[in-house]
Amino acid sequence: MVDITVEFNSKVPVYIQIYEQIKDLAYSGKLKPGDRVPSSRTLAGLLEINYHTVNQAYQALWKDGLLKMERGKRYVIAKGKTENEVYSEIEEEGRDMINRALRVGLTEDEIMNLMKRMLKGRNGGAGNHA
Amino acid sequence: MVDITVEFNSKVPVYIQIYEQIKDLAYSGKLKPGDRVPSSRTLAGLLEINYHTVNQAYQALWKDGLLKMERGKRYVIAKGKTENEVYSEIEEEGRDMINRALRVGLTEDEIMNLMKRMLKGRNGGAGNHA
DNA sequence: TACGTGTTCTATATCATATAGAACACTATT
DNA sequence: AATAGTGTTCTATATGATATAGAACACGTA
Repeated sequence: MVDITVEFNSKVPVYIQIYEQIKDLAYSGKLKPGDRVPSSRTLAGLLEINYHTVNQAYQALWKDGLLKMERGKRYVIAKGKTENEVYSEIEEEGRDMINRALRVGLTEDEIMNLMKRMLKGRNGGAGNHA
Repeated sequence: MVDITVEFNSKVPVYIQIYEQIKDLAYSGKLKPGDRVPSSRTLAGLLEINYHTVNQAYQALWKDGLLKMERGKRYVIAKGKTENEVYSEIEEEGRDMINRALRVGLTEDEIMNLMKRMLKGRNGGAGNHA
């Protein structure tokens, strides 16, 4: 159905994990405008969490304009965001890292090399999957 | 004395902000092994926070081996970490960003360009300063 | 001695997170 | 028409992290 994973050990709240992954699914085009997301009770069952938690993620996405709905119907992907919006979000996430690296004394070249190195070897994690 | 700033609006807990900044001061060499950090009551007064909060940061740093102390004396910088250790910490911070960028569909080249762009225009923030 | 340390203790308050169950109005399906 | 599945709202509880607060203690230093 959808490709969502939650990591209970993570410091990131479960509802934020769902929130971000659905956002990414929409950004990447794996979920297109008009696609229905799983009902809160369904997804909650698959992930073995409470449906209120799923709803918390959905309402945050609705607040962002990424999900829309009509009474009694399911949540639906509202729109894909523009490239620029995606970039600015990624930027926001990366800025802390860059600031810290500079604060520690790394040069711009060292940071770029670090990025290259990071882009090579990557790994994944385990968790509840739906 | 030391260059520490706390941002109350931030989602990052105050004691974590202090923790990270002292770590960075040690990594960058602005604080060298043997240097004394401000007493918890002193720094708390400057930042206008509770001294227990400062102590929380210091104890976390002590747990990491970055601060050492002898009974009745002040906390002292224990050691500068190796380059590799610094890198691995920065890596850990940056990995989330990269994973997300890839999940959204950005290519490696696009990510590298984004990094270059981020390294050009940067800004700072306001907050209590000591 | 007096002061400043870090430490420990108890206490309180707030907020975020997460779960839980019930009831409701609405839609879609049968 | 009846049933099942929606999201929504309500109250409730539990836990953990965060932050503040004040007191007392042992120790080192001036």
